[in-house]
Amino acid sequence: MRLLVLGAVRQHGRAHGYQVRNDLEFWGAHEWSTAKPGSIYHALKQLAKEGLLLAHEVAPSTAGGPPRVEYELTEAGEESFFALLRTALRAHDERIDVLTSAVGFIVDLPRAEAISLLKERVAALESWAEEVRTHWTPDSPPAEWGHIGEIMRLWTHQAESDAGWTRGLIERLENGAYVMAGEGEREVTVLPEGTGNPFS
Amino acid sequence: MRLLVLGAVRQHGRAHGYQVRNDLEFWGAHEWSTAKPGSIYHALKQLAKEGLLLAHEVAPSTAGGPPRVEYELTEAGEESFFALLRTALRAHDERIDVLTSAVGFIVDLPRAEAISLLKERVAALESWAEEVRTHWTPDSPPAEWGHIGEIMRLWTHQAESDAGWTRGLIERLENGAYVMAGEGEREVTVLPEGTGNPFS
DNA sequence: TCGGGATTAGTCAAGCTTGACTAATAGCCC
DNA sequence: GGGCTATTAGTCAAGCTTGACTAATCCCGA
Repeated sequence: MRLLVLGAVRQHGRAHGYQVRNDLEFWGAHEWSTAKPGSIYHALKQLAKEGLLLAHEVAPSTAGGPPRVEYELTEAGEESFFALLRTALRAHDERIDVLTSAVGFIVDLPRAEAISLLKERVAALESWAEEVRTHWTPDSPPAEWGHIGEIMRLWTHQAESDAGWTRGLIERLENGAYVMAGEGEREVTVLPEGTGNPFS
Repeated sequence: MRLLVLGAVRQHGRAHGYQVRNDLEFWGAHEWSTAKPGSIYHALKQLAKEGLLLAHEVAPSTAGGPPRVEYELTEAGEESFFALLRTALRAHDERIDVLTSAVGFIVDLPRAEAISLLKERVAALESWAEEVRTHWTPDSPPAEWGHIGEIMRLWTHQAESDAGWTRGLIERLENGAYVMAGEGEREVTVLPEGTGNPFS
């Protein structure tokens, strides 16, 4: 949530709640994350309270509706955004929605850093899978464990699959895919006009 | 949470909060789900309020500590447990912790039903992956989409991996693995004595 | 011109999660 | 036998999420 909201405000430079809300809806975020109006407005207020966002008092609406509050990232907000982004890409135990958000903002990092974070991710996933495997399969025959071993299988399977995807992304980045931070022309971050939203 | 708490109470027939809490801790649930004391006690109260659990008033503690409340599943609680369990196994979009809990309770279902639910799961995963793939890759060359396509890749990758794990489990169940509901002798549902908890 | 629907913008209560705290008794050590 | 700690059992405030609701203005058709 914080990552999403900070990222959305950041792309606009200055944004009010409804703008953020629309961006996130456009990204399909209400489908794969907890980005619903209540959460968004709550996050904005909370982030402002914590000094990560600066709230510019109620500007009169330019196009109907009640007055609105505009927000802008502070220095601390900028730092927090990148800290969240880095953690989300590096850690193996973040929720899938957090990872998804992070991938959405990955082009805000320099290429070398993104690659290095993703390599940390692969390492973390592998060592975690290995840890689960050794802890859950001691000397005893797995049969004794009963169906609980299936949970172990599920997790290691997931971790390996995730590592596979990550390796693929690393390779594409190493081959120069996408325009990353500091590489000139910024690409559009929204979908082309007229394209349907598949998450509905 | 509801699934976990109902399942834990159900295994004891009648249990108080601390027992549930200890079971879940033993299963490592505090690591892979939101099963922390606050949530557990909250869930117990909420479930009791909704008539899924019956609260037997404060019995004096047998071994130190404040008095405690004992809970027992009602008819509705029993139904709700199985409804949650079936949904968790069948649906492709449940969180990983919910799926994990469901796998932990899968032996409470008859073998044939479990297999059939898991087959529904595979079908749901495949059709969802296909949907994402077709919606996100129209005629236009993928390059135009920029890095957002990576999110699509992440999801389809995950769905395929999940389907793979599910197919494996189906196969093991079809080959007679584990003791399911209505198959005589119930196996132990907890870890053997002295085995360390790997989630720490 | 006026009334009703769409759009814009946000609030609110109820439920859930988190992490830190409280409280009661039992057992042990000196 | 008095105090210290471990265990047992649970509470609480603050934050987060959900789904339904409110409120102001614009626009279009009769």
